[in-house]
Amino acid sequence: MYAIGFPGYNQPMDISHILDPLNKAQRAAVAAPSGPSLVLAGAGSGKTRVLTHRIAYLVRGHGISPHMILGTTFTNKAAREMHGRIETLLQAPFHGMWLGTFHGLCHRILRLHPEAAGLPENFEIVDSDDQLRLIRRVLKNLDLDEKDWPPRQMQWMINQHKDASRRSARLPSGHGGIWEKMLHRVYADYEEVCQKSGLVDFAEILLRTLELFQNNQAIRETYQQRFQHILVDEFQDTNTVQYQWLQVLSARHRNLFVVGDDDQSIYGWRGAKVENILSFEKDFPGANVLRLEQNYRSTGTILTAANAVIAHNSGRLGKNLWTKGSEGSPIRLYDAHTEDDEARFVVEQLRSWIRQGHRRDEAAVLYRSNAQSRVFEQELVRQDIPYRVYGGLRFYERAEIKNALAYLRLLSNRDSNHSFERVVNLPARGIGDKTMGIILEHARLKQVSMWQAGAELIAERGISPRALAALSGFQNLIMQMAEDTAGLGLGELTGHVLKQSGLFAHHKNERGELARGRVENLQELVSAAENFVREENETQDDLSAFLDSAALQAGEGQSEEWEDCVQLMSLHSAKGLEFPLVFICGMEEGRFPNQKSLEEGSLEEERRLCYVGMTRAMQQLVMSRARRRWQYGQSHVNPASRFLAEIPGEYVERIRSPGWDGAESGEVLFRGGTPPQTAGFDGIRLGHQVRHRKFGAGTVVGMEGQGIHARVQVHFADAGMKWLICSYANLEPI
DNA sequence: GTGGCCTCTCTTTTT
DNA sequence: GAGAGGCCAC
Repeated sequence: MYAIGFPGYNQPMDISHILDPLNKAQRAAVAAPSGPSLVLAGAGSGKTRVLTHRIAYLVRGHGISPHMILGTTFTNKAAREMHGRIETLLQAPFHGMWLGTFHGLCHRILRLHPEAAGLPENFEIVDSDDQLRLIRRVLKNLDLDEKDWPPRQMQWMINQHKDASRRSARLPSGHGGIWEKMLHRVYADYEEVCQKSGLVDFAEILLRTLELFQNNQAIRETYQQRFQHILVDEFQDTNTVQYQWLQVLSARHRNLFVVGDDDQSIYGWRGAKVENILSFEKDFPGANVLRLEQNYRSTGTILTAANAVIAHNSGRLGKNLWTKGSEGSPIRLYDAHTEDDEARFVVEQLRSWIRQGHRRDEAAVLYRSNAQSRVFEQELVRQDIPYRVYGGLRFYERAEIKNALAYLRLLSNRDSNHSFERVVNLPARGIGDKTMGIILEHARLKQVSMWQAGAELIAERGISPRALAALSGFQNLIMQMAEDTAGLGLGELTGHVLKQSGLFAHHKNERGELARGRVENLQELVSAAENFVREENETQDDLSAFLDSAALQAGEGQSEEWEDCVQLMSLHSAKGLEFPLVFICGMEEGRFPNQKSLEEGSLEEERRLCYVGMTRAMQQLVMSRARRRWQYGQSHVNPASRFLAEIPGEYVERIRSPGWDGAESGEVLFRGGTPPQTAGFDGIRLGHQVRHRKFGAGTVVGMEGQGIHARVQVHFADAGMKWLICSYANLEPI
């Protein structure tokens, strides 16, 4: 039994249930003395466990008030889970600790001190979609062609600067060509637009808070004083601003406890710096450095294979994961012809796994890019196996949801220009580019919001009668809505706004499969509003709090309850999760490692991603590659991923696909616009003369397969011998 | 002002 | 192949 005496009013408490279940290394971390600590925690070594137990230990063992603890996690979901685990451990409700994402916590601080941070009280969070829109506007105002100045690159550039805490005003000027000068101009103009309209993007939330701390001694000291203990999860994925923020915040008590794994750093492309781990010891001299190397998740085989792959990276801090567990079965490697073949194999394996009595949600299919989910979905539907796809279109990023939120935002803040722009003509009410141009110009000249500009234009009859009627109709609608919904609860309010705005009717009248989903999403938004629970100590009204929360958790928001489904997700989203059975698909050069990553020199990050994927598996790991795969409407033949070759052969059981493979490396097959039908195949016989859009006339000399994958071999007079997907769009009998 | 066609692009993703 | 944005005709 461990009992710790400490000064003060609290009684020493029995904390054996907090320390006893831990191994030696974990216990050393949890009970680490005060001061800076760096815990290097390998995959499956009980990282989250250490964090939750450390918090419980501080509270129970040292009588630290939860109010004095701050913890950061990578996602909102992780924060919720951690909170739940702490409550279980303490066997009591747990309140007062600041636990959330960097963005969530910084946002909270900005809401408490908007003025000191140089923001209007009703500042608004813009997501990356809105940010892109704003950048487009800036480019247009600067008369820059989007072809020469791709908005996405501009966005990337701006966020890159902000993540590294570089303001446009502080960028080095002088040297650098016209291109660089213009980049700085775009950044500066963008900053100005945001500042003027009270808009704050994600990177800004962090940078603003850091600057608030740097520039305001009183506020800085309040928080430095308050947070006696700061704990950080996924430290390898913090960016420069986040690390600086942590350094400032922990300066007084120096109790910064960070947990991370340099081998699992997979967010370098969005500003994360693994180097933060390396510099921790330098920045915090005398830091307590601990290693967790015992893995409790995977079989010996999986672990050895993953270790072998990651060993190909240089510049690691180095650690060696080991397990007391069994060797387990070898890693299965399937060599598929095509992505359909790959999907069939995976789903077949899933079926037999389920037949053995396993739960479906114990299995996950992982891939490098979300687009790859399609084939698996098709096959799962065909075989009638329930599944769930993570990622892709996020709930709060869907257009219909953002439209609804824009109406809600206008109720709470008429002067929200970007909400005004978004829905002033949705559903269509006759306010087009022309009228919008007049409103924008008026707003610019008079330095007022677009709503205000509209009102003034109506009053002075500054627009055509038709536009005037439409615009005042819109303004009356919003004011009427505000009146009708006064005093209603969030859920009712949302439902009312959806009806009265005409959004419900608008989407109901749309035809097609997609439209039905939109109506469902809107209904889901109503229930999300109904179930919305605000955080403690919020200063805002319900509606504003709801809108902020929507912006800050674009990811989830949909009902969490999914019964027993096979899990499909990207390798990135799999971080932090574990499954008894894991498939990693699309193990091909160009796909994984991804071509763009290779060009950008981030092969090592791809390898870490592979390591993350492999270490998700507890009992069985299956990897697959397809020799031929459709990419952007063309069929490509790709060599196997180099990562497969990095796994020692003795841990691998190769499974070869039966059947035909006529492709040669590098060969490209063309397919036309319409999906190929058997009809096209039926129409063509051996010896037929055919014409191809690109290759001209030729003779059919071979045939293979049927249905979608029917192929013919054609000898073209000009282009020589080709294997082609048989589609009448490309290939016609002559 | 609206709707339909054409062209272009196409990682990863949470906030 | 698929979606998004731009351009042009009603």
